[in-house]
Amino acid sequence: MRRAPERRVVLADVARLAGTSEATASRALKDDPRIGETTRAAVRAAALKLGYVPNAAARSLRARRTHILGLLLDDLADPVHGKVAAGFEEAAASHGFAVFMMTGLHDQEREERALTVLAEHRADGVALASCVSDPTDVFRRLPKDRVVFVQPDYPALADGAEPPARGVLRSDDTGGFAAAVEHIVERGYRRVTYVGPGTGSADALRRATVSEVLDRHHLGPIRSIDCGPNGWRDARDVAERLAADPPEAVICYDDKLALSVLDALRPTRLDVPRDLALVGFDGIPPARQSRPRLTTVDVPSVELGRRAVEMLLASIKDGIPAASEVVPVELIVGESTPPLARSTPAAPRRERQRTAAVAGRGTSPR
Amino acid sequence: MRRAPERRVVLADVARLAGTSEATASRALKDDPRIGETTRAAVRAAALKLGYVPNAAARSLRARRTHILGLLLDDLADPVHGKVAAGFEEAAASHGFAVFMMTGLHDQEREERALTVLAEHRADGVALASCVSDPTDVFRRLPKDRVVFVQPDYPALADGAEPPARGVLRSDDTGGFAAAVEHIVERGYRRVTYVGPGTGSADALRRATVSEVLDRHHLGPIRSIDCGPNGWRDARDVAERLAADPPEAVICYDDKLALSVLDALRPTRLDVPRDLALVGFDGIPPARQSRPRLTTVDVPSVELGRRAVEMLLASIKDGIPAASEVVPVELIVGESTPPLARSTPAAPRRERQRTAAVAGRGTSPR
DNA sequence: AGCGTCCGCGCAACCGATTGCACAAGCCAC
DNA sequence: GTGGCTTGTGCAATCGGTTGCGCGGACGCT
Repeated sequence: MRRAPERRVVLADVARLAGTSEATASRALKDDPRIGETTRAAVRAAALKLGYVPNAAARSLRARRTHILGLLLDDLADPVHGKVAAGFEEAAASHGFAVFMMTGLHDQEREERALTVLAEHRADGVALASCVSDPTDVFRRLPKDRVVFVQPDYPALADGAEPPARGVLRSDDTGGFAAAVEHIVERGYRRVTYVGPGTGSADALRRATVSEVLDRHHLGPIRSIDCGPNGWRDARDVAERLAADPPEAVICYDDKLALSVLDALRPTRLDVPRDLALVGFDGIPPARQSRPRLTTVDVPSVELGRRAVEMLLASIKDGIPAASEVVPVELIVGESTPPLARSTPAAPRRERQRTAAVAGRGTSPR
Repeated sequence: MRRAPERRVVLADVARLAGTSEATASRALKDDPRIGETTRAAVRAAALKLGYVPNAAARSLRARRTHILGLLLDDLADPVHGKVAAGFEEAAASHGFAVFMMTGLHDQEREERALTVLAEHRADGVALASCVSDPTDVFRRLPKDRVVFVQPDYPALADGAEPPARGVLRSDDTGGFAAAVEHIVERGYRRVTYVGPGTGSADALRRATVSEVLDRHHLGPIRSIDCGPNGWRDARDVAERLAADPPEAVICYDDKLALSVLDALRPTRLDVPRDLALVGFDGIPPARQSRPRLTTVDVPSVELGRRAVEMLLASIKDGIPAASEVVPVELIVGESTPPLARSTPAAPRRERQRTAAVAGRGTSPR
């Protein structure tokens, strides 16, 4: 219970107690083979006794390596982003890296500040989960081959700007939506409506996939409803429009939207799955506890976070810019898409199928 | 497109271009009033032109201030923790602090590593959301008055060890559960069962509160079911036990558990709310979209995260260790606790009531 | 005894920014 | 013309480890 000045213990203190120079102490602590056993033990003991904790700032300054990774995402409270964050953190920690987690919240200015902070701290690598800035703008602040884009969703991509060709990590959305549509069609549904925000490259891609597969089955042209990008608060509007002219099945941009629509449909005469089949995307936990359980496409978000770390570490170590990867997704058949009475009498049991592996483009399952 | 060595721009470069010394450049960039307008403008221009980004490590080393906060939590994918994290990050960012987010996952060893990393990086402040370590152990690595405990849940608290007296931030669980029980009782339910993990101080407190309020209404002794601490996978067991001898109402440790129980009850003959009322705690999003909508107690988790930052910053600035705070919670009446037919014909409309404000102990609302 | 090796360790520079103190002008007053 | 003051800058030390290079001694060999 000493009331000493309580100065931080520094390496010099350890060295003094161990009777060596700072250099030797430093080497002893990091298991440099040049240090003898006796000396090493003495230094270790001294460090332990003094409760020495090395200063990361000093180390990083000299080593030009911070052992810090950054993750920029929209919202930590979002289930999908939370899973990515969890996987990212776990993988980073297991490699001895600390993680700066920043939220951009779709705000350009906030995002820029976050990128600046990451640059100032000289993060060894940065993963960007859906950022609103132009990629070119990002690379102006961060070294190009230390950045990975995770599930990028370019709001509008400024004229002339191109999405980065490398260092992109995404799930097989195309394969996933194709599988979902195939499933719907196979179960006998014909009149399908797609509901999405109406903006962003991810929405465009998903919509296009749905459209394409429907066309292939001569069920086009696609019918769709835009619910706007402002969260899914407008689900009530969507529900009304659906009630006004009900399709047989609805495919949503993601689970969050699907669950909101499901909720918004309650006051209407439409019941899922009695009058309407419903499909989501992402496989977030509430989708598996909803009533009815949602048919959805499981995106391995945690794994996505982990992979992002692996990609970053690999490119840090080798200096080689990360290649792009696409991770497979899995269709999870729930209770919201039962076989349509008038058609195929397929068994109502859970079915699973995987989309292609790490191929560049999503392959629609059969 | 120059293929130059691409050396990082340092302050010296800026100073050279601006024709000043490093000292002046440094001061000019941080708006030191001693620097003249002309010089300042020159330095600014040089920095901008060169794309200078100060090195946080160097700055921290000298300043002995890192502008880094740490947040240790169980699982980023958990809705409650995600909200705390979101609030924490947002508040930190608004004050110009970066956040190291670490997950402990209830693993002692992992948690220790996380604390060590935070200590090495000399985080200016650290918030611990439910950590498993002994507080004494934490304070051995981190300066005592730079730590805040958020919703602490001591697994078993080693003999002799005491929970920290200051720097504790928690929601008014007592008030919340009391309100929930009052609500249940008021609606006519008599036979109430509490379901919780069966371990941890938080569970003990909640159980005790339920018990106490029931006693007050002469409805004791409390009946309860332990579902174990291993997540809520054992909800099925709980459902079976409930089905075997159904109470009139069930109060759960939290929403996640309540939703699992709700889900697990589906195969049984028990329907919520027809045969059984159900109450959760936390107010996570899925609880408001479930079917039936869950009656729950809303914990302002985002606000909790924000407050944690405020507490830390205050104690960093003033050097005064943070006091403890209790934030109020709010009962949200959903559809899972309708008035019991045989009793009070209370209106089925949404009701809201707040518990006491920042008082030390939760006040049960009347 | 003389010489070449190898091992273990210390000196001092270095990473990049901040800051106490001193110094150089410029201005006014005595 | 010199002292006193204000204003604007620069020198150099400092934060706390890391690391290239060199040195001294022990050891083996001829």
